Amino acid sequence: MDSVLRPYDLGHTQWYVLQLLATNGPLNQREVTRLLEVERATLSTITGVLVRKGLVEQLADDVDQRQKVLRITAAGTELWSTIPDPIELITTVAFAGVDPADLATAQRVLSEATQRLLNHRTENR
Amino acid sequence: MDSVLRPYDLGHTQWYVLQLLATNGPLNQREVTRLLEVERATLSTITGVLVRKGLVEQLADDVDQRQKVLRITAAGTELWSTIPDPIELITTVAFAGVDPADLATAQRVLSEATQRLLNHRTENR
DNA sequence: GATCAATTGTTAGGCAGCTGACAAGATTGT
DNA sequence: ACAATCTTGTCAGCTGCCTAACAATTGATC
Repeated sequence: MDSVLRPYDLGHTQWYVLQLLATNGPLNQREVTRLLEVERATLSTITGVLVRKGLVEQLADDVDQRQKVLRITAAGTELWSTIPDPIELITTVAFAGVDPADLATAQRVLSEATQRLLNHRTENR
Repeated sequence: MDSVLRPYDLGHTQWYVLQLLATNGPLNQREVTRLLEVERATLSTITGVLVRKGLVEQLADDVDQRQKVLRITAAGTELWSTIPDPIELITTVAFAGVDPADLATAQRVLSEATQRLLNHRTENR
């Protein structure tokens, strides 16, 4: 994933943020942390990088002065349109020719496992 | 994984290094990078942390002066014996009650996928 | 034997993740 | 209305991962 994005000088999380903003319109950082399941502090630094690169704008929300709305810039959409989708690329390479039933089984096993781990974590606190 | 190890003030890679040294005896850093599939530079910093904590010793190899042999210290083995195995814990929680056949399918699908990705990566260079 | 190439480990610098502490703004309770 | 609390974003400091450049040592070649 990172190797696909390296030529564009983007980290994978930067890519996810761009994807969100390119497809879902402007969002405040709170929403983005929720959707990407990332800590506020982590997003803060990533946002800083994207703003510095001029790909994203950080605007004050006029309703809640604490919040900042992230919006992709013209340069950002320009760049976004030239980037190949790394997830698409990876999944096609990784799962080419796999029996669809087996793939479905694997997905079910894994999603159940993550669910069990999440439950276990929330129980222990 | 990290949350299990946090009380012991260990990162997960630090745990892997201790495991190697506790079970496979002294190894030089080159071997460890190969076994853990980690870069030389990464291991160098991790080794530094473990040495600073007094859990691991870094000895000069008397055959090849470039190499350094890592050996777990008494304090290291002491600590090692008190740490629960986080992988054991995670797998039992994650895969409790899963149909063994489904689990086997999932493992096969995933290992084939990683193999395909590795092949793809080596082809493109 | 001297030089050039390869190997080993370290350091510097960057990204991404976390926790913990903080300031500023919003909300709630009395 | 004002104080206490919650929320949002940032900063500092840590781990862990990477690449790139470097020094030291070994090995190979001539």
